[in-house]
Amino acid sequence: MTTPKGRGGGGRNSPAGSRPPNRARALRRVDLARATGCNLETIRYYEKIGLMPDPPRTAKGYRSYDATHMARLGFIMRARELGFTLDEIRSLLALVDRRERSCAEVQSLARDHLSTISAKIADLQRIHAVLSDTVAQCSGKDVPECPVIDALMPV
Amino acid sequence: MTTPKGRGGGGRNSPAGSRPPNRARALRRVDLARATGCNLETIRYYEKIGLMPDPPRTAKGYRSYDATHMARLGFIMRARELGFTLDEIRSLLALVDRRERSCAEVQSLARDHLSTISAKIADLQRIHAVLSDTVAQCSGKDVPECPVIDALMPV
DNA sequence: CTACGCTCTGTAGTTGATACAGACTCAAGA
DNA sequence: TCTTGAGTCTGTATCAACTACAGAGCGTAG
Repeated sequence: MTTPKGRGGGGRNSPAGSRPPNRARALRRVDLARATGCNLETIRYYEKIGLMPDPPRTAKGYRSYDATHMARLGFIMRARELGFTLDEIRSLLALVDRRERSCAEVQSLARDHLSTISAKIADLQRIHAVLSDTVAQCSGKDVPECPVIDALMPV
Repeated sequence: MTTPKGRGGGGRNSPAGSRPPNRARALRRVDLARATGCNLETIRYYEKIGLMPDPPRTAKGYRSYDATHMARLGFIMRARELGFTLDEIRSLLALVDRRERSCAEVQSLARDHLSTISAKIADLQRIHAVLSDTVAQCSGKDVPECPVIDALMPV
C-alpha cells in the first residue's frame, strides 16, 4: 500500500503547488516540466534525440520519472541558458555519464564555448556600430531619401 | 546580332572571371550567385518566399536576371549581414518598392533592429561572465571534481 | 560529337524546439 | 455511477534561413 493519493496517471491535480509530501515518488511528465520549468514537449524531444534517457513506463505506457531525471534535465537547461548547443551538452553529459568528468576535458569544452561566445559578441558589436553609424545619418524626417536604404542598396 | 559569345544557357564557362564585356546582358542563376556571393540555391529560396521576384524565363524555362535583380539581391545580402531577419528585410523592401521609403519609417525599423542587437549583446556578455567565472575555478587538472559540472548540476 | 557545366523541379535535412490532432486514461466531484 | 477535466500517448507539422541532393534536360567549347 502506497500513500493514499500520491499521484496517478492523470486526474484533477490539486489547486497548484499542493503536491503531497511525496518522498521519491514517480513523476509524470507534467510534473517534471513544472519542476524544471521545461516545456512539456521539449522533454519528449530530448528523449527522442537521446539527451534524456527513455524513462521507465507504467503498465499503461505512461512515462515515470524520478530525481535523477530531474537533475539531468536541470543540467541540460542550465547549459542551454549558458548557450551551449545540444551537441555540446551531449559531450558534457557523456563526461558526466562516464564518471570520467576530468576537469581538464570539461574545461576545454567550456573554453571552446567561451570563445564562440566572444566571437558572437564581437560580431554583433561590429554590426551594431555599422548600423548605428548609418542610422545616425538619417534625417528622421518624412523625406524619401534615406541613407539607410542608400547604404544597403548597391550603387 | 549580339556579341559573339556572351553566354548561353550553359556551356563550359571560361577559366574564371573572364566574363565578356557584356552590357546589361541577361544573367543566369549562377552568374547572379557569383556576382553577389549568394548561394545558388538561396536565390531560388528567396524567390519561393517572395523576397525576390520571379524572374523572366527563356524559351526553355531558364531564369533570366538583370541588373535590377542584382541590386535587390545585393540589398538583401547586406541587410542579412547586418543581422536583419528576412521578415525585417521584407518590410524594408516593401518601403523601397512603394517608393514611399520615408526616412522616418526606415529609421524606425533600423532602430528596432539596433535594440534587438543590443539585447543580444548584453545577453551574451552576461553568459560569458557567468561561464568564465565558473571556468576560472577549474583546477584544469585531471581530477574528477569539476566546478563547471557542479555548477550546472542542480544539488 | 561528346563531355561538361549549367539548368530545372521537388523534396529532405539542419537546429532546437513547439504545437497539434485524435485517441486514451485516470481520479475526483456530483 | 457517471461526468468532467486534466493529463497521457503517438506521429507529424511548423518556425527560421538555408543548404543539398536526385534525376532529368539543355547548350556549347573543343
